[in-house]
Amino acid sequence: MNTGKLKRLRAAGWKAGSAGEFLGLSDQEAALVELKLALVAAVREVRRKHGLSQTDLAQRMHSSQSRVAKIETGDQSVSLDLIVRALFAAGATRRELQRALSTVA
Amino acid sequence: MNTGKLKRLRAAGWKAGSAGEFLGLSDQEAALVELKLALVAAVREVRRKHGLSQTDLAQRMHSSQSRVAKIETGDQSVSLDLIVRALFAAGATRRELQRALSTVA
DNA sequence: CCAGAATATGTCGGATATGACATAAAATGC
DNA sequence: GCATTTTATGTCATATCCGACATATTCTGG
Repeated sequence: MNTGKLKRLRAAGWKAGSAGEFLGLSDQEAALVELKLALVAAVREVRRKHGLSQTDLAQRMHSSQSRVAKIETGDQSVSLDLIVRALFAAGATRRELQRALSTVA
Repeated sequence: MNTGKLKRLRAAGWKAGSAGEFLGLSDQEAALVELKLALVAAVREVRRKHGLSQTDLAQRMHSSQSRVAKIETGDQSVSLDLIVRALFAAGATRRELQRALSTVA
């Protein structure tokens, strides 16, 4: 995912307007990162909306609580595939998916 | 991606109405597969619209022609991340991404 | 037809993502 | 305040994905 840099800067107190403002991220890479961040936020929203804990969601997607935590914190080791699977497993409707994407796409 | 089954059946002459009609694919898995198929189709469309060969696109995304071919043929070894990267590299606009998704989402 | 371009398929070693576990840190509510 | 639940972080062996290469197949114009 290569959000490592972004995450570190966030942790250091930066507030990024858009994820692509940092050196070393091409437009394409930046677009992908922003897409992921938007979906990651949606995962947490949808999960909570359905009253699920991370452990609950983990079971639904045959994964583990720690991985769900990594998904939601934007860990660099998390793929777009996994994010989308989490979204579906959390019970996101197609409309919710579209809505999440509309913030970035 | 686990489209292997789907692909084999397609090759064998089956015409799937929706990708999830096959046994062994949960709703969640089916949704992901359909999402990927929609985006994969968009990659080819956008690439051709911009007059790019697979080799051209491969260069743009620092990949190889064979991998682009695998993307567009829905090879099971291709991640959603790679599909989206291909889409951006092919020059897809955000609107085109949304449009591609609207067929499934 | 055929030559050249484009696309597809098979394979492989190295790179990255994964679930799982342990454990720490925060949040919750009583 | 404390016990319990929830969430975060670090690590690891394994699974999966990756670019690259070789080669086959299909497409296109002459």
